[in-house]
Amino acid sequence: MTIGLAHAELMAVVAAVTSNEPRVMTVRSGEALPSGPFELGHRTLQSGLREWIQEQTGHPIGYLEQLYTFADRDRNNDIRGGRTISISYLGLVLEQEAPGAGRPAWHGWYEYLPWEDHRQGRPKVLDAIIEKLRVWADADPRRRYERHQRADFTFGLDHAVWNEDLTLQRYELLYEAGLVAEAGDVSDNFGRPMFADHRRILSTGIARLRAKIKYRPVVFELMPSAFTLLQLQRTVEALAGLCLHKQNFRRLIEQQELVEETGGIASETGGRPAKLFRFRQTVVEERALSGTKLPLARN
Amino acid sequence: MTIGLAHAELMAVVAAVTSNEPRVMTVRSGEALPSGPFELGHRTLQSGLREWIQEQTGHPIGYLEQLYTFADRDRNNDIRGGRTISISYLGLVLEQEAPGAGRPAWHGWYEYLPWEDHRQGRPKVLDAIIEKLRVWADADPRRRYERHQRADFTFGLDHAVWNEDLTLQRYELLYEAGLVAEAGDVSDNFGRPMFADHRRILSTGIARLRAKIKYRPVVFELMPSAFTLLQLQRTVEALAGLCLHKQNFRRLIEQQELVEETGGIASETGGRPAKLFRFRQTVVEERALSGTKLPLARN
DNA sequence: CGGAATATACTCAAAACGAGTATAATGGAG
DNA sequence: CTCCATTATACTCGTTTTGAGTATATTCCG
Repeated sequence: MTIGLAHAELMAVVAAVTSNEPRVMTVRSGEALPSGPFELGHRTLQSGLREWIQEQTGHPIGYLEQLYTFADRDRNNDIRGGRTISISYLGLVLEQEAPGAGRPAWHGWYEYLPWEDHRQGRPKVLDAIIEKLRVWADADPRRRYERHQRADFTFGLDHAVWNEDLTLQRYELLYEAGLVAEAGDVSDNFGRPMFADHRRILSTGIARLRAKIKYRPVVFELMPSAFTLLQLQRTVEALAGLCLHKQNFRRLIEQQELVEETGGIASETGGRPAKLFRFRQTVVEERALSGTKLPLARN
Repeated sequence: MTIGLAHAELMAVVAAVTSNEPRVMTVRSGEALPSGPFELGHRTLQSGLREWIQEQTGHPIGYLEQLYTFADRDRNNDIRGGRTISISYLGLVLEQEAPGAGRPAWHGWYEYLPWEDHRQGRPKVLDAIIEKLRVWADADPRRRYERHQRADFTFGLDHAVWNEDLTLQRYELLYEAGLVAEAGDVSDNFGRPMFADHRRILSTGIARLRAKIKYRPVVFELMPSAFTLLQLQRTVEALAGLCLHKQNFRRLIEQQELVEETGGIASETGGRPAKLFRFRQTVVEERALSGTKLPLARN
């Protein structure tokens, strides 16, 4: 059992959805994700980070989970013997604070990953990306087939369908193909770059969140205490970067009994007023939300 | 951006299934999970661990994913200033090496978590566990209700149904209730204890694997190159700790086109011989295996 | 009052799922 | 050789869950 010394830092992907736009907390004018102090005074990493985020955002964090630990050698600062370990977390907060002086700022996450937003249909930037990817794939005759396959799969080309969960795979493919600025000196690049591998960590967080909303009721951490079903739908759409079928969406929510009426109604802008709902806290305990996909036998 | 110094180690939950029994690689006569050296010479943590496991097991690792990073203060050795960070991984290998001299040994994982195996019906040890859990819940009048709720949910009591994915939650509940030896000095305890928090890490790995086999074709990493559908089913059952419905299991596998016939047949022990199948490698690339649960709109 | 706009209810066919029954090959006991 | 235990594989059938709508209900606005 060998033990090594290393520098350790905490990093957070803190997400919120405001005006149907998913946002992420950033520092350095949107260039970097916030890194928290790895303080020894806290009982767990999680509790320390939780406190720190509340301090920074002015809101208690609703949900916090560990994302990934990065410690690759080619992560910038591997000077001075030990390497740096970044333990990253995904946090969800209800709403953002008005950005103060030294406070972190919020940026729409599709600013960094514009190809991920398919709510207004297929984004135009994809055409340019795909063209470059084709060139990259053809550039290596030996790996040509494999590269085209991978591009088709991750970006939903040629028979394959767009899969919103593959955010990380798409970023990594663009990185390998030299189509993001972080990959070194590249002539063509897409989306706003970030410091070091922060955009990769952001992609990891988005991918995790997109997958998670499908089987755990975490969206509610991003909603006010009362909301209409359309507001809920818009929030899910913002996260997934996709448009959903309205009637089927409400059927899904209702049949799972995730919400209950508050009794109030929303004073809308145009159209019939909508009922307000609240999240039923009890579902967390009462039901096995991870539906089994295995064909069980009796007894 | 504060950076702290810490001791870092890699830890692995390496799983295999032999004779329908899921096993985990251990050291110290089954008392601990193997911890790998955190070597600076490797490009990524993953590649270093991969090499090290191959060396130890004599087999290439089929699948390796990061599990969790633990760095809680109350993890044993937080002496000498910095604390220890354990980055844990889940690995799947095809088959075990005959245990040599200083080689790690394999132990059935239900030896450590006997309440998790429901293949022969509900294990008897559960009766004793539940009795103790009831006592524990009643011991705190203020949290009584919440504790009973939690026990019911995680162990599938009183209307709730057993959910095999909750392995970690169950271990953590037993830990809190003082029903495992690792929790300090307790009179009653269940399952074979392990060093420090290794049994918690094992639980994390099992939970992750049980969840994963439902939406990613990782079981095949545990199978020989050719296998019958019953062998495949027995392996899944071993992992999930449950019995599956045979006809529906094969329907599931076949309709997803995960396998193809090799042409060979198995020389069985009794009964009609079974066709042999192999995993169709192509499915990894060609299909979006994570079926969306969101009601998509057209367009 | 007649849209435009949104909310909510209901329909209907296709696919997936749970729980079987039915039939096909084997080897071994007698 | 026949019968049977045992396993493999095919097929059925009613129930749920989905995908993709249509239909109806309320608002506000001009």
